Amino acid sequence: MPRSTQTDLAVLAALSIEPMTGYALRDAIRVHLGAFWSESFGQIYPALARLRADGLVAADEGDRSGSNVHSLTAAGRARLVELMREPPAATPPRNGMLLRLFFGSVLGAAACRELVSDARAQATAMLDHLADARRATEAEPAHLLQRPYWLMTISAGEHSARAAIAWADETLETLAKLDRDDRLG
Amino acid sequence: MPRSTQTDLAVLAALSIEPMTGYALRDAIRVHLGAFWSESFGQIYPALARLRADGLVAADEGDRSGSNVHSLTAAGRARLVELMREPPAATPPRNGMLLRLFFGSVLGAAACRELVSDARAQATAMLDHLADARRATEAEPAHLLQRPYWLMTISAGEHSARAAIAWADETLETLAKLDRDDRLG
DNA sequence: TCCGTCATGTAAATGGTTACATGATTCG
DNA sequence: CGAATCATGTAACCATTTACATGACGGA
Repeated sequence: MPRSTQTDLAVLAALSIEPMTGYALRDAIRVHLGAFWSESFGQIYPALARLRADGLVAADEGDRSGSNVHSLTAAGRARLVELMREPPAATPPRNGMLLRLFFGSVLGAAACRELVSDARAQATAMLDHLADARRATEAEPAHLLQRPYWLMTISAGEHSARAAIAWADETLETLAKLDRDDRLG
Repeated sequence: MPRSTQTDLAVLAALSIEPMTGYALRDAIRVHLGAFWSESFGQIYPALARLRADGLVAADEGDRSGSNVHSLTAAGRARLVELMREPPAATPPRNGMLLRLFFGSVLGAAACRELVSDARAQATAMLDHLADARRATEAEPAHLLQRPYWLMTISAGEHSARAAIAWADETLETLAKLDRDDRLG
């Protein structure tokens, strides 16, 4: 039985916006936090069971039989604040694209171009997705407490994606030159 | 006994530059790939044992008694190319700072400023580290096959860090305004 | 009726870190 | 000699994904 404070934080925080079933929780995390967070069912359901047992969330029957709509209890809200105050745990970096590019001489410039242009495509897709998210968030009422924070995280994604695109363009040029050199010998 | 092709790739790739002990391998990964990759002893030693058993690396006695200097075999080099060609596995995102900022209304603007300015400090530290790495890499002989690829990964880090700083500055201003609003009403 | 979606959960395998145990070598 | 570093490895734990099993409900 896993005991991840990281997952607890994400679950409690999401439930602080709105009571939800485990299924809806996963969907909400995927849609709204997908750019910087993820949770799987295998994490969410055991986490909900644990939080329920600890009295941090309460489960009400939903409209469908067997569905449990979870909401924060007072203790859950206190625990949420406590977890929020903890410094974010630094996850060890693992970027397979950069690892391969670092050892790019093994593959050659042509294969590396594909690697980088794939990364560029991912960044533009992310930018598109963020544009939608920004429109949707800006359509929310201005007095909504969460709105400015949501926009900040969207902006983080935009800065990051634009940087990735700029880097990819610069790098693709360098690789094009290397590729010509490869071919000429 | 874990069987991570990711770790295998990193280990084989590092050994393709230079034969090393497990200890030196971890150090080399930390120093040279630290901005986008990490491996712990608990991964490296079992991986080396496995690769040795599969005939992908060979172990020679080092100068110290009990130390094993590992080098790639021909089969190991073939395996390296094979792993390099595999598309990089996308690691699910987990950014604790952005998670907390998304739910920033729970903490309030003041606490969020600390979160963001910590992130800014990390980015400037990264930029400093990358400046050193760039100097060292540019000092390598220009004909060194790996040099341009190393510079590309350094540039990726620089773009990413500069974007993080620009975002942090923009966000700190927004948070300062929110903080004033919090205090006034 | 049958399919897609909503919904809950479990089991197994994987991936990974951390802490520990052990000992050689080097340098002050 | 004692401390720091080099070096190898294991064991325990934690986190996480994937695949699977199960079933209700709504609509074509």
